[in-house]
Amino acid sequence: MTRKQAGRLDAEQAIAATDLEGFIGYNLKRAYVTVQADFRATLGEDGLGPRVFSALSLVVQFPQISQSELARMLGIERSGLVAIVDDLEGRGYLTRATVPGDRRVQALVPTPDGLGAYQSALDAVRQHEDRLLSHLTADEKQTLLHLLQKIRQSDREDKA
Amino acid sequence: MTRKQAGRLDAEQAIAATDLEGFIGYNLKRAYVTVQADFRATLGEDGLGPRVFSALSLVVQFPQISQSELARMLGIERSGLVAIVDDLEGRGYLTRATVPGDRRVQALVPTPDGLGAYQSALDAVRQHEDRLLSHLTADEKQTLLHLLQKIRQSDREDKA
DNA sequence: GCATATTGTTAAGTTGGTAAACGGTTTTCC
DNA sequence: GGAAAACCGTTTACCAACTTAACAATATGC
Repeated sequence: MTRKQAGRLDAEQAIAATDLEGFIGYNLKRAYVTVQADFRATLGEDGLGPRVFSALSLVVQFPQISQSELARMLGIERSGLVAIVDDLEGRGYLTRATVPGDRRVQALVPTPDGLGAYQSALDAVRQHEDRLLSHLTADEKQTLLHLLQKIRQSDREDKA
Repeated sequence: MTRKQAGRLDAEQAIAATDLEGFIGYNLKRAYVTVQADFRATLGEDGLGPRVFSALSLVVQFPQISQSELARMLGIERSGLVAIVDDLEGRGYLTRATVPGDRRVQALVPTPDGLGAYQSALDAVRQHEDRLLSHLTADEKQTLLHLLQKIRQSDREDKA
């Protein structure tokens, strides 16, 4: 075991000198996997998953939002959003309400339960990030946020 | 169209003030989606995908690495690596070589073709990141890399 | 030598999506 | 006013990228 573990540690240290470690993309993915796993662990088995939480967040902050609009904000297809909204509706956190002027759209309206669940989840998610990222200073977190948003901007320019 | 687009832009700007935008996790995911899409677009239809590229990178830099070791370095399960190695073997970029001392392991050895393909892919990936991230200064990229690696560290500590 | 661990692999399931098509509805544009 | 186009939510079929559990073959610890 000692011999094997020595080899293991050598390899892990060598990672630092690897081509791979120099790429933003690779590090983004690895970091995301780490954060996502901790998110799920913190919110628990039956808690909201990251995408459902994100959707609920936007529904709470933009009540009466349409599904198309929500999908666009989340950067996914309309068809992909259906299951997410079904989930939230199934939990009783929102309703699909008909809109007076336009019978195509269904406005997503958070229920009182949904509002309460969102506040709890919001607290839990903040706690998860605070704990997981306790190694980073407030400045570092702010910088990271800013840089990540800058990357997303590259995307919007391409599409424009 | 103008009215609709005005609504669209309002909503997009409003995102900046959203709970969601304050979370590292959400921004990590969105940024990763952006980068990954550009990676694939740059390397083309039949080019290497990000995970296959990553695997090849480690095989080139650690020739004779075992599949278990490679899986551990990539942070995935052994079973999940099989398809990736199959892909690389199918392209003729590596061979599964038997190892003298231990008949369980199969050392992954890059072929000359694999070495060449890796160098080309490496150039392409560098070009992709340089182009996509041209808004970021060298300093910003370095900072981002450092912060992302710091997040991955949180993970290793948990497991230790 | 026997129990235990490890390696690569398969099989089946899960997650988180996309693309294409649909019926129902609205808007556009002449 | 009416046809063509666009838009909304949805279903269906698909895909990628995993995971878990089991397996046979092999190696190791005591």
